[in-house]
Amino acid sequence: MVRMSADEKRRVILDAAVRVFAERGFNAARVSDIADEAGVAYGLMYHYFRSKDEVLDTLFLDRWNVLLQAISEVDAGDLDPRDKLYAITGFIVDSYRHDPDLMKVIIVEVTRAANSFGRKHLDKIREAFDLIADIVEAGQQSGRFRDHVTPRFAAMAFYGAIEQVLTGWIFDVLPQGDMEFEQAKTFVVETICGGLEAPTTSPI
Amino acid sequence: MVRMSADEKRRVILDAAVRVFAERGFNAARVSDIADEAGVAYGLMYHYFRSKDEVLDTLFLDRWNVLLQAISEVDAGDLDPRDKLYAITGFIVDSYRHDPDLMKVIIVEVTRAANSFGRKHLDKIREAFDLIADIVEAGQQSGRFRDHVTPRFAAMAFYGAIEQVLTGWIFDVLPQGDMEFEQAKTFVVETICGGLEAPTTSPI
Amino acid sequence: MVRMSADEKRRVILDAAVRVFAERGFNAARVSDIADEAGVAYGLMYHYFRSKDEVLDTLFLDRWNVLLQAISEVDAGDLDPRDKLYAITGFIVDSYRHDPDLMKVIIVEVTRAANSFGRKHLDKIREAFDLIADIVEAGQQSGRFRDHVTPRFAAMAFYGAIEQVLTGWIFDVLPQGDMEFEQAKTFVVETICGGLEAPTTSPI
Amino acid sequence: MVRMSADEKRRVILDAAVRVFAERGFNAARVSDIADEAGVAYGLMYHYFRSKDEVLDTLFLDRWNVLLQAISEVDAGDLDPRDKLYAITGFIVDSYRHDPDLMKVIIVEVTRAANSFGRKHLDKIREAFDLIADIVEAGQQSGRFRDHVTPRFAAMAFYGAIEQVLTGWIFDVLPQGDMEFEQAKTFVVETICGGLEAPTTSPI
DNA sequence: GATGAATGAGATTTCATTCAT
DNA sequence: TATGAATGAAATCTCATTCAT
Repeated sequence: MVRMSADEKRRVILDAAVRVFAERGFNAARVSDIADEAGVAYGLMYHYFRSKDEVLDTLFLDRWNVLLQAISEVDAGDLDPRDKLYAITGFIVDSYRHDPDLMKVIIVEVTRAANSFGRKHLDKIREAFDLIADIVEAGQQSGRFRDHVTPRFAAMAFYGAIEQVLTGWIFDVLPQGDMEFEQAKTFVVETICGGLEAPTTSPI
Repeated sequence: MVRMSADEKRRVILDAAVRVFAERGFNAARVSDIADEAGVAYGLMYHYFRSKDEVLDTLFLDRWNVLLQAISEVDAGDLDPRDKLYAITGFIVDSYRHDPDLMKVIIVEVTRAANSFGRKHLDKIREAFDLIADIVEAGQQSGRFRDHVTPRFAAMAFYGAIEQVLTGWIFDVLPQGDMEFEQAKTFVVETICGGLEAPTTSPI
Repeated sequence: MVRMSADEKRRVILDAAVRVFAERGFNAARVSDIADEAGVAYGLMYHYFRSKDEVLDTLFLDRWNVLLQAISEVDAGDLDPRDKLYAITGFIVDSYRHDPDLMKVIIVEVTRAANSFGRKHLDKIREAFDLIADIVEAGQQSGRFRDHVTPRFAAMAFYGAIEQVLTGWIFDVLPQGDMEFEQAKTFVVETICGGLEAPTTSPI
Repeated sequence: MVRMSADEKRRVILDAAVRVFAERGFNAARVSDIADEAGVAYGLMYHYFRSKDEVLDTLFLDRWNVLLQAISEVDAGDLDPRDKLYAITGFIVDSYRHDPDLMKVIIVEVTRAANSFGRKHLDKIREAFDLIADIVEAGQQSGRFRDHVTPRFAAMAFYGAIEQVLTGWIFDVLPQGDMEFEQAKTFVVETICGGLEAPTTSPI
């Protein structure tokens, strides 16, 4: 057995928790499942985490902060609003591609769990909406986006579309693969920015 | 106490369950909470339902079948595809307006609960996506919709946008009220069909 | 539906209870099972019996009193002790042949249930042993039986042998059929009275 | 409190279960009774056993395998058939003398419980009958035993006699004590092998 | 008598958390 | 750190019995 630093052991437990939560869901997952999956002793989890909740909190916050950071950076850049939304979509899709279990856990067990962790982390989740809304608002002010919907509303629709696509993958309702992932980025942005409708050819 | 038929008593229990599930979430809700809320004895719930699960299954299926019926009818009509999507959005939003607790339970505890009831009812949920995808596909074939995204994909984005808006209301992240509900219908369809972007003025 | 007298209805319930108790055992049998099997309303059982226990008590006592009566009559007769034991064995075996379910219930749920109904009806059960012991004792006094074992002890061995044979049928460990039933009567008495051993031929 | 190995703790729980099952019967015994009797926490029982059933299964199988082993050894020896039966009787009686509660539980809750554990362990129980039947059969072939009854039948009668004697002690219908135990061994074998009857003096 | 809805005590089982070593 | 035995508070579900009609 290779010796591990405390941080590495912590990491091993978190990674095991991701797999277990993804497989069984947070509620059905037992602490012993995580310990077994991590190959550590039952009680050891409690040296690194105060509770089972804290494990999920940690998983969520670590990843969500990265997401917020990414969105902030996109926000600060000077791309077109459509390209900013594309960059955000790309980041989220690539997050899923890179670690689907982790994204599944975060979405299913936190951002969509309105009665438990979702409510607990609501402010954190809302930060993302706010940043996206800022992008939309800036787009409207620059004239690139129409102002027929409120920025906050548009942000929800945009984020909802992405999350549902990820849910489609998680549920195996949508096909997955490198091509599909790339397509999804374009599709989401095309749908939300360009709209489904064909431009009406003006008469004359 | 007014005499009740068996169906009415069943209804009383279902209604109480909606309130309890909405308030505490399915997992945290105890059967005794439901019985208390309904004002009936503990065991009576098991006279009408085989298990706590069956209560949620019943709530979901009853409502979801109504939704499927509504979408089917819209589908069968001869409205413009945009108007069909508007009608569906309207139906869902009005469902929420009419009984927010029930819609909260259905969305939070079933359609978004990928590891428990969501998986169990996946086929039923997918039916809705399929019907919506049919509308998109018909729109594409008639030339009203562009075919830059697959119908299935568009259906997911559209449904995700609606669900996220409802989630916004559930989370109290978006303002609620009659005006907001009506606006939401327009906004969702505007966003998905018309797109966020301003039409680029073609040079000359 | 044919009208029934109260006694007939009572009988219907008792008969149904026999089948249910035989099939599932007293503990696993639900009152509703009995009502269903009898084709009567759930609560009706409580018009005829004070409790589920009382149903089994009734089944046992009715039958056991018949058995005690039969043994008493045999006892009072002037047969050989071996023939008396044969008559008793015959009565019990024929009871099983006539209504195996009832005998199964009485043996399995009462006479062998030392921690529940067996203890409750111990005195009644003991009466049978006493009567049998009387026969053995009389046999010993008349010189027909050796007095190498106490009458009480012999009675237990005799009754135990019969009950185990019935258990063999109940468990399907011994073959059943008219021939087997008749054989069993002889076998039990042969074994207990004659013994398994061949008589040692005295030298000279 | 003295430290205990896992096996010792397991033993403590099993021993407590024996006392509780003997006292109240398996059905009436609550898991909490066992825990209290063992002086351990409620949940610990579930650390060592999967269920309440498994506790009884364990008690039965452990002891019954010892019995089967003992019978097998007797079987393999070259004693007279009568002496073999005596040895088996002796083993069972001594088992009762050594741990009456355990034997009570095994007999009352398993071997005589045709609708629950008896059926479950029927094959195991039957093994004992088969081994005994083998002894009888060998006795018949050697001419020591008459062949007026089938070996299987004789085995049932023999075992039934023993079990009923034990039941007599359990029910307190037969007197107990070292002398009675020794007597019982002789009595059972005398009764089954020698028979109750006095040899008929052949008329010149 | 007849019905079956209503009651609620109780039992098993689970499992997060603690803790002694 | 590391271990896994020990704890005990729930929670679900069952079902005998009662009772209003």
